[in-house]
Amino acid sequence: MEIEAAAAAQDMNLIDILWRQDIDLGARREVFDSRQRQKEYELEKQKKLEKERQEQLQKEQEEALLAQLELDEETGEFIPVQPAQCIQPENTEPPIGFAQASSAAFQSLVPAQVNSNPAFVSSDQTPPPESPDLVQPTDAENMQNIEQVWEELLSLSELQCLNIENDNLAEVSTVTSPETKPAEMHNSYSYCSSVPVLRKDVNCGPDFLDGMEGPFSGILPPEDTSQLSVNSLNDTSPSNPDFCEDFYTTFIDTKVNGDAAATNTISQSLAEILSEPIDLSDFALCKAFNGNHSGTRAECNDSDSGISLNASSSVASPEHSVESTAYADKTLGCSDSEMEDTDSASGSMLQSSAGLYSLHLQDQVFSSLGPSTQTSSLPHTATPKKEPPPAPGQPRVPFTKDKPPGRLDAHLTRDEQRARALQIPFPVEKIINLPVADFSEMMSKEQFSEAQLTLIRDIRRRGKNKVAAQNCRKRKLENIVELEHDLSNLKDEKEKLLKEKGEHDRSLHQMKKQFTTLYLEVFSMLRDEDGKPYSPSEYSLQQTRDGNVFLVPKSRQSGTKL
DNA sequence: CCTCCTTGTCATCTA
DNA sequence: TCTAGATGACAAGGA
Repeated sequence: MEIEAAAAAQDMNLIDILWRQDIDLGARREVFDSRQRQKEYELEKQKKLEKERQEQLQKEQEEALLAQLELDEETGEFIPVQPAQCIQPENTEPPIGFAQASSAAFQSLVPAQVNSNPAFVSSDQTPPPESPDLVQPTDAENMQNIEQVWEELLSLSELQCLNIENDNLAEVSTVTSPETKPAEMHNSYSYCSSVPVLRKDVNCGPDFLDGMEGPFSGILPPEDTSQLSVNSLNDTSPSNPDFCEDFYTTFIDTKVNGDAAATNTISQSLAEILSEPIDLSDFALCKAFNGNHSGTRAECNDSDSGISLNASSSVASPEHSVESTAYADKTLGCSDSEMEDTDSASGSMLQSSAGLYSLHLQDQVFSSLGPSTQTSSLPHTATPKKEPPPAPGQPRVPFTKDKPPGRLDAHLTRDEQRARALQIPFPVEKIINLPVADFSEMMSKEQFSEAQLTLIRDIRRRGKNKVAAQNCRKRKLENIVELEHDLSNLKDEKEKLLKEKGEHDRSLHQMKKQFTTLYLEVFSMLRDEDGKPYSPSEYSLQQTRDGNVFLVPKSRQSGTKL
């Protein structure tokens, strides 16, 4: 069993590595996972069962959530009636909800069943190879079943989003105090969607729980969590029945977009959690702590590049998932060029040991803690760790890497999101449209970090260039239209002239005809001394410039002056 | 899946 | 030398 587990772990590592190498190309994980391929057949058989299960789950979710939600008339979103409750919008899609439920439920169940670290939870990974001591001995057969179910879940195409959504889950799981504003839950609502259902104290189908608990207990070995050193969670969870609520509320309302309020809530929650013994290196793995963005140029929250950047987790899958989330979200705080830096950084991270990686993340954690714990005033200066502006010779990474704005801040442009992320106190519109003098005056009123200055300059440059490009294109189109109009006019004129020429030609032909007739008529009336008519072959009539007409012999015609 | 169009962005040149 | 504008080129996303 141990050997099997070790081999499986090695396989999983190789799979992870291969998969991450090609994830940019759109390759799915199962492409590299022979185990999953081998079980396709079994998964097919279980799909039906699983779909039914999902439907049931969704129904339960909706019932439970609708009971706990109230519609915010202002935002049109559902917010929890109580801070501790999770929210779910009506439009939550069942597969995603289920997928997220997997994580959330897993975490929620952890306190009740096993000691486990939520930070390491991820459903986008196949369960880590369990060592015998990690698996409950009596459930060996059940575990196999569970694993099948788990892999089936992962194989479902709709659940592929788990890779991302759970990253977001980890991101959203940023610790947040319950009293944070409930309206801003754009990112987090879906993750909490299924939580109430999955909680044991809520009306949750035992069938579903049976199906879910197993995988989780399998993924999160009950005895193993003591090594995970998130003591605060472990200590709190079993003894405190409200832990789940508190924990889930942390999912709510966490905007990791550099929003000041979010930062504050994060810091508050951090303070709460940090009040207990905790290993930050473990916490750092949680996406919640990629708050280094707050100090750096935060803007790439809409980037999709992070997904593929994720360092190859040489470790267990859940950890990897958290790492992935951390780096997927790392883009939040960096500019485009910094995204590239992030790419390279993560690339180097691939080669770094886990310890170094952990340290690095710790740095991120502390840098993220800095602004929120030290000062909450706006605009806060960037942390010293902020990345320098891109080198002049270094080609800038086009912003086209960015995804369109997500649900959150969907109405904001990318630059607006970046400005918000870096807490630029001026509206983007002003930054762009203000005259130079006013702009300089405005800038002189505030103290900006290098990153903020760079961002503001970029925003102004991009904004102006955007307008210039629009004008340029407009002019180009107008020129084209004008040229086409000119072309049309010229064609018309040409047609008119050709018509005129034809008329003139016809007129000329007519005149020639008349002239010939007249000539012959005059010539035939001429008589010589003998009264005989002149031969047209020997004589011709010629007219001089003064109008006089002479009869000229053709032999002398060449010398005659007309 | 491919093509076309629109738009944002960057690099570069010019005034 | 710096800045703003103009424009070609490229890429992403949508129809």
